[in-house]
Order: sequence, then C-alpha cells, then structure tokens
Amino acid sequence: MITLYLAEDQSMLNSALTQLLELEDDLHVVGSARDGKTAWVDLQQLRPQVAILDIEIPGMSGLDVADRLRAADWETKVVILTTFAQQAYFERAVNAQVAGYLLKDSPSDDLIDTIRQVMQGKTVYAPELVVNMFSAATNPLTSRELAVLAEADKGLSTKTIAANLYLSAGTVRNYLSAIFSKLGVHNRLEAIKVAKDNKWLTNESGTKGG
Amino acid sequence: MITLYLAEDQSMLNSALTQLLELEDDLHVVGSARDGKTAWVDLQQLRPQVAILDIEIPGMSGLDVADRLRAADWETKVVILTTFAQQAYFERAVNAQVAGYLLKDSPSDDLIDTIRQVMQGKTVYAPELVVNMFSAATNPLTSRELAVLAEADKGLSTKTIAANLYLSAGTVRNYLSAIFSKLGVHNRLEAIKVAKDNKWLTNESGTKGG
DNA sequence: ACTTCGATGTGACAAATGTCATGAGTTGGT
DNA sequence: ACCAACTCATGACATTTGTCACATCGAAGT
Repeated sequence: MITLYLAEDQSMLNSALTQLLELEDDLHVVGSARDGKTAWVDLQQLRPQVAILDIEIPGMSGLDVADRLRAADWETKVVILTTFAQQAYFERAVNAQVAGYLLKDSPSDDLIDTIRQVMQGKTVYAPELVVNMFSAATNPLTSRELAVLAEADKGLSTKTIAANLYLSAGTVRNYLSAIFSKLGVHNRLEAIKVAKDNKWLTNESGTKGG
Repeated sequence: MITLYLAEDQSMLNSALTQLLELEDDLHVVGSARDGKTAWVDLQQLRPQVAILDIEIPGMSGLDVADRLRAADWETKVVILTTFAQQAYFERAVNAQVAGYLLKDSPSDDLIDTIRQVMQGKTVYAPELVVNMFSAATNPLTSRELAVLAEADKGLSTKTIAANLYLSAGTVRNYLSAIFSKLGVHNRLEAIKVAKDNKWLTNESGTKGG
C-alpha cells in the first residue's frame, strides 16, 4: 500500500484526484491540502511515501515544500504536478531532486503510473521539459536590476522606485537602461514583458483578477 | 441515465472528471474534447443531455459553444466550468442562458450535484459571481481609447501606436491622457494594470508562458 | 435647433524617461 | 595582486510622455 499526500489548490482537481487515487487498490491518500503551509505541517505528521505537489499554491510553493522535504531527508518522495512547462520551475525541481515532474496536460492515469514508478526508485520527468533544458535562456539580470524592474512593474515612477529602494533617481535610470540593453528593448513596458515571458519576473497580476 | 459531454483542455482534469462521473450510476460520459471545435462537432452528433464546458479552451471558447447550442435550440443543457470568477465571462454565460456556472474552485462533488440539478430544470450559478454582479464597474473607455490602450500594452511607443492606428501622434497622446484621467492614474503602465484588473483589456500575456 | 459626446487634429510646455560617459567602492575568483 | 562584475552615483543631453487649451466634424438625443 502506497501512502500519498496531495497538495493542490484547485478544489475540483484536488477532490477528483483524491477520489480517483483512492480507487486504486495499492494507493491510499492520507491527506490533502489547498495551500503550502498546511501541506508542510501535515507532511511532518503523516510522513507519506509520496507527496504530490502543485507548484503554484498559496502560502508556500510546492517547490518550497520539496526543498524542505529534501532538507529533512525523509523517505517521502516528491512528485511535482504543475500546469505548464516552465523551465525555471523545472530546474529548481531537479535541484531539489524530486522523484517526478508531471504536467497537468497529461491524463490522470499517467499520475498513477508515475506514482508507482517513483516507488520503484525510478525518476520520471515530463519529456517536454528535459528537451527544453538545453535551449532555455538564463536570466541575464542581476538581483538589483530585477528588484528595480519589479518596482517598475508596479507602475511606479523612477522617483518613487528610487525612494522605495533607497537609491538616487539617476541610479534607477541607469539600472533600467542596463536592463533594456540586456533585454534588447527600449522601454519599461517591453522589458517587463520580456522578463515575464521568461519567468524572470513574477506575474503578480495586480489586486483583483486571476 | 444522464448523458454528458465534457470539454476541458487540461488533460489531468479532463480524464479525472470523466472517470469520476462514469462512476456515478445515473451519469454517462458519451464523449470529451480538449478544444472547442471538436466539442462542437461532437455535440452535434452526440446530442448529450448536459455539456460541461470550460471557457478557456483552444479554438472556440466554451462560451462560443454555448452560444451555438443556444442558437440550435436543442435540449442540451450547458454547465460552464471555469477557473476563476471573471465577471465578463459570467455575464456572457448568463446571456447565453446556460443552466449552470461552476468554478473549478469547488469540489468535484459539486459538479455532480450541479448536473443532477440542472437536469431537474434548475439553474445553478456560483454564488460568488451573483453577488459580484452588482458591484462590477463598467468600462468607462470608448472603443477607440481601448484600441489605443491595447497598442500601448504591446510596449509600443506613441509614434508606433499612431502609425498602427493611422492617427497622429498627438491624438494618441490625447487618448492616453483621457484614459489616465478616466482611470485615475498617471502613466500607461498603471492604466494597463487597471484595465486588465477590470478585464476591460485582455490579458494576452505575450509570446511564451501560460 | 441645440447640446452632448466621440473621434480627430494642432501647438505649446513641463516633466519623465532613456542614453552615455565616467568614476568609485566591494566582492569573488584566478 | 589583479580583473571582472556588481552596486551606486553624477551630470549632460535627446527623446518621449503627459497635460492643457482649442478646434472641427458627425452622430445621437432633447
């Protein structure tokens, strides 16, 4: 009997998968959560054999949870289950030595297969991502530049950004200028777009919406 | 026996729900698709009693399919199943007289309940959305202003926007200025954010990503 | 007929933005 | 010890943006 834990914030998928996994004779879902913190607390208690983690969940991301599990060095294996192929996520997952990385763009039977395979000590990664691994651009921006760009993304003026980061306005403009030249664009809007497309900048998407 | 059709592009959810619905004695999934066009073709053939449609699917949106079903005037009832509360979508769905509108942020049992209820002739809408219905701000921008803002959202300069829309640069700046004052902001970036938050501007989110 | 509103345009002006050169202090690596 | 890269800063300059005041024209409404 393989014990499972599921962290997935979309209730529809969470409950559907839970019920589906329970139908398998050799699988048992010992718990589930809709946010990262609850998941982490539960995992410490329950110590399941496999933790299925969505990345984009509130509070603490699935990758954060994976890191902690790695650090704790328990026998719990991690299967990341995420929406779409994002190289940066995948790389972090590989670094956290997760046992599996599956896209939601796969049928649910694949998840069941993956669970059984990782329990046999295998590592199962979505092939799309492994291929991409070599063609992905790496973030050319320094952390400071990224911070400036993140402020710019809020729609703030140079002056306000400077105030927020305790810099002079001139410095902020220099950073922006450096960013543009690195990204091959000529204004903040485009820079933000490029950075978001490449996932160098988080898509916080504002107050409402989602 | 209630016959169902499922249009949902996320394979994991599609297959999980299909299997789950099949487990119910009174429900039978006669088909499913991952894109709108296939769904429409199938629906014409299969004529299920209930069509469960995701909105954001490739090709033809779930709402487009709902419109066509409405126009065809068959007995197929529509249940919209979508990710998050977006007022504009909901309003369009209400206009298309869908029988149900459910968020993926609900457990899968709710979907089963909803299906049974709509078959009894009831209309089931997610309460979150009905409440919002009255507080939703209406778009103060004219269609021309929206077009200008959409161009600005691409990261284009005033000059380029003017060229694209066959306007003078001055006119474009006037529009932008009018937009800012209507939205209570002072630059394009903020205007774009506000417009997107209120779903007056589509979140196209660029080349990659998703 | 008169008014309002949207689409479109100009010109002028102030403020913000982007570019470039240049320099100094720090840190990490060879 | 030296170099490269990152952080932070100025100053000067050109360009872009954003604001304002006006003006014309057509459609819609009173």
